Amino acid sequence: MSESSRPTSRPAPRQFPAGPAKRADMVTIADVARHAGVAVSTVSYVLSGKRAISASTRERVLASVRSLGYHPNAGARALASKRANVIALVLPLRSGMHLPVLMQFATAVVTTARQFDHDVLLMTADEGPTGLRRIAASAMVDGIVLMDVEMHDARVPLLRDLERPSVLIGFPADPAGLTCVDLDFYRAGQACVEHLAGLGHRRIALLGAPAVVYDRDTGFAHRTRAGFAETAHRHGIEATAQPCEENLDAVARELAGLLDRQPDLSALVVHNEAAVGQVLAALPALGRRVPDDMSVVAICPDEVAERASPALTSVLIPAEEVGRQAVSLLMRKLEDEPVPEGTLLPPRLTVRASTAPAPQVLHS
Amino acid sequence: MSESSRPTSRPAPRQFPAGPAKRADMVTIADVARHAGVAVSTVSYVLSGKRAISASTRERVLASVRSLGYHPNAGARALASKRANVIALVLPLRSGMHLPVLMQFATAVVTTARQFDHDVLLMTADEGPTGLRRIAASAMVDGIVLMDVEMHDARVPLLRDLERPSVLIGFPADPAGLTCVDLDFYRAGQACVEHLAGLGHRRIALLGAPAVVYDRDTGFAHRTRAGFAETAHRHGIEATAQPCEENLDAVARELAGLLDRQPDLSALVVHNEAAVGQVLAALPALGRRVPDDMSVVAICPDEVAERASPALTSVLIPAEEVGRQAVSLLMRKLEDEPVPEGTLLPPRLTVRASTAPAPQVLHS
DNA sequence: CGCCGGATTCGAAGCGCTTCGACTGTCGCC
DNA sequence: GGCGACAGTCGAAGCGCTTCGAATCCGGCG
Repeated sequence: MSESSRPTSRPAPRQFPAGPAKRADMVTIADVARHAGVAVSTVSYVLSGKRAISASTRERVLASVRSLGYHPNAGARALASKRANVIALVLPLRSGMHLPVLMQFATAVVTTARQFDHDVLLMTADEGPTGLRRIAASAMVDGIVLMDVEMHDARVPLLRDLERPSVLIGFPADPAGLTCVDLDFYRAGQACVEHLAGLGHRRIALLGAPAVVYDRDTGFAHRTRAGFAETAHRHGIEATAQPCEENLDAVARELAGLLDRQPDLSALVVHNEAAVGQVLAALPALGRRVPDDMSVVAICPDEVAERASPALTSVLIPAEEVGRQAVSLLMRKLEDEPVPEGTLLPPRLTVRASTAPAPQVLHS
Repeated sequence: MSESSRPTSRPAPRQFPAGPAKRADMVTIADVARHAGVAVSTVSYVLSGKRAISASTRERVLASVRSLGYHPNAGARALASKRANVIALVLPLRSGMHLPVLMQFATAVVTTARQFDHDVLLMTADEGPTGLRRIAASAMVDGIVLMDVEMHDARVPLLRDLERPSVLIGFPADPAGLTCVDLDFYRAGQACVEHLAGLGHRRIALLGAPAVVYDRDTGFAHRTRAGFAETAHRHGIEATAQPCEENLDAVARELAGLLDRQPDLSALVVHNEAAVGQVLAALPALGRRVPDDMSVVAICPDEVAERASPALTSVLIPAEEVGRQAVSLLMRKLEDEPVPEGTLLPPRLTVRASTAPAPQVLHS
């Protein structure tokens, strides 16, 4: 009934080379060649453009391709050409990176890859180095994009001698011989501080990722903190940095403690998407209005910043841009073109409603 | 040293068809066969288990596989066996579905697929039916998991006669001949209302997805609303339902209007992850405390419910479970086993701190 | 008028793997 | 003691595509 009409009941034990009882819609290059009255190789050349074919033949072949609805068999193509036209995207499975950013990033990778006529194989980091070796050795993918690289990542040495090009999102401790892309988190931290310095703030604090992320030696967290601390120091600003959990109670407690120790704290840099909302929710209860009593700069995607209330001055995390860059770099490596080892995207700070000049303090 | 003993330094430009200068680490099944002193086919049978092989031979072959670090070439395997061992996952690119849920879902799909020895090809919906046809016809994937199916989805008819099995997340208007999985949103709406009815609420409202999602004829939104409305009616509860935008101002405006028209409204069902936080933020400003003056039930992932303040009574969106189910069903279809056409996962309502008995109203 | 070169196109050899039929011993049994 | 049965194993034929060298057809030139 609703069942499709494929040749049922065992495809007649194909005698010799006999009709391979192929599923109805399997059009092969041979079918196209026959239909167009040319050799198989001619069709191949028309499709790949690797040899000159006369305009008239080309048109005829393309017409046949269209009318038969031909799509090259990916496996055969990969086998013969040693190119799968697929790249792997390895996503972290752990917490710490924030899901929406990951997702944005993933879609950017897919979209960009498609523009280069490649597909994307999705992997999760939980397969570890084994998984990488598997897909690389099986020639399933031509290259690899790896997210959430840690400073001392077990996969990094493997990538170095794997026979497939790769691009990392994030910088390991020793990026030599690898291609890495990321937002320049050092400068992101710096930009936040400079904005606050410009507004006259003299004592600020950084609320970062949960402690576990720092413990894991995650590059971006450390680099932001370094940019924050060093820039503050250069400006002669008092600055403290601390990890930050993501539920409201913990955030409220942290903030209370902080304000208790440093009553003249007048600005916060929040580098934690999930905690941003909680920080904004907790401050009023502690008697600090944003931005009058307390300025807040976030490092987070624009939507988060815009949805918050008040809208947050922020450095955005350019997930899409990073994804595009990563794929472009990988494609160039696949073409054996040289690429820079490190690409740091400059941060862009957008001023919104959550920052204001430092309040006039009287004491001291 | 630790390096295996393969013929190093460029595999001797094999005379005739000239060495494609194959990348050094390409171990083939022939290498394994030679190393183990058996025929190629024997290796294949050891690996696939499709024919009996003596224990001694098997061990020898497996030892060779390990010592050479052999991984079958995916393209060759796919070509010969007509099975790619890859499934496609088609994610929506549009707004409306919420990113974290998508991501959770995607990782569940990948993880489950790996358990069945399959990989996952990631596609975005923006390629539309064309993309589906492409990957299906190119034999790149064996089956397809499709998210965010709309009631009248252009891809649905295509899927019906594509020669590849598929599983849909969500139900189109006419699911005949297809395999669909989803949370039972009708019953989810129902469960929320019943919980509130049990607490004595007599006038409730549903805040749903943004209007655009309803306009798009998205099944889950409509079904939740139906479950909500019909159950309320059965209980003799006054109920209104309306779409809900996701930024704070719009939410505040909506709520203000709602409370203005229905001052005795005592409970909200919020079926919109992104708006949940905004609703909670807006209510106090309107003079309603949660849960004393206003109960709130959400339909959202558990983390969102738990992170909110107060923690929200909620029906969770079981993204992982749905992902697992979808893949399991697809695998069964790949084995030509019969599967149910529709699988509706029962909702589970978790009571937290955001719901309380209805306040005693005096008027009327 | 025959030969050469450029522009096109064809044929065939694989790519690495699965699978089918056939071959080789071994053993049980009449 | 010979034969069928059967467990194991092997060889070879593709799977559909790319790519390389060779063949073909032309016009032009010496």
